[in-house]
Amino acid sequence: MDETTRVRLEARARIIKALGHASRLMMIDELSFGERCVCELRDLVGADLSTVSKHLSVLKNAGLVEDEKRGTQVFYRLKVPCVLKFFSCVEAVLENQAREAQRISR
Amino acid sequence: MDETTRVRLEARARIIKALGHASRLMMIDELSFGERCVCELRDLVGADLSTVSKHLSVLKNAGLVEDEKRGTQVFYRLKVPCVLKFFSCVEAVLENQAREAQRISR
DNA sequence: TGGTTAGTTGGCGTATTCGCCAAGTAACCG
DNA sequence: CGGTTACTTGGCGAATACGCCAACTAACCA
Repeated sequence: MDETTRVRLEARARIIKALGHASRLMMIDELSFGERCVCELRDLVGADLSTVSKHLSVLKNAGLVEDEKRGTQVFYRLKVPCVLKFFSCVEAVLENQAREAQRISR
Repeated sequence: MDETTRVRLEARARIIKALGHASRLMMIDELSFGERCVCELRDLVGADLSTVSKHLSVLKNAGLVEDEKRGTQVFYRLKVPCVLKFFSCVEAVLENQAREAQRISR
C-alpha cells in the first residue's frame, strides 16, 4: 500500500469513523429533519452537554455538519445529506443478519 | 433515548465502525472486484497475516463479508455490495473539504 | 454590573482498538 | 508419517476513544 493510497484511505476512514457511534448516528438522524441547537441534541441523547459538544466537534471535523452561532445558542445542521443513504445500506446488512439468524434457528 | 432505540443504533454503529479503518476499506474495495484469499489481501495491505485475519473477522462479524475455505486457503467475498455506495458519499465529503480549503486559501 | 444560560475545552480514569509475535489448527504434499 | 503453507487465536503493550466533572468564554438579561 503506497503512501498516497494510505493517506486517501485514512481520510475516508476518518469520515466513516465519525459516523460509527450510536449517539452521533442519533444526532445525524435528528439533523436530517432540520437544524438543532446543542441543548436540543443533549435532551435527545441524554448525555452531558460537554459530551454532546465533543461528539458534534467530531462530526464537524469530519466535514459532516456545520455550525452557526445565533445569540447564546449554536445550531448545527447536516452539511452532506447523502450520509442518510448510508443508513439504508446498513439496514440492509441488519436485515440480512436477522434473516440468517432465523434460518439458523429453524 | 429509550432502550430499543439505543440497541438499534448500536447495531448500526457496529456495522459502520467495521468500515472505519483504512486497511479494511482497502480490503472492501479489493473484494468489490471479486473474492480474494487472506494471503492476497495481506500482500495488498502489507501487514502481518494475523492482523489481516483479524480485520477480516471484524468485517465478517459485522455481516459485510463471508468466507469459504477451499483447500488450505480461505476466500473472502463481499456479502453486501451496497457498501460501495458509501464511498461515493464519502468522496463527496472529501471534495467538499477540498473545495473549502481552496476557498480559504484564496 | 452581576447573574444566568449555552457552549467549548482540559483533564482524568476507563474501555476499546491496533498490530505484532507466538502458539495452535487444518489441509495438503512428499 | 513429518514438513510446509494458510490461516486463526491469545496475549501484550501502545495508542485512541468515551464520558464525566470542572473551569472557562460568550451572549443576554435584570
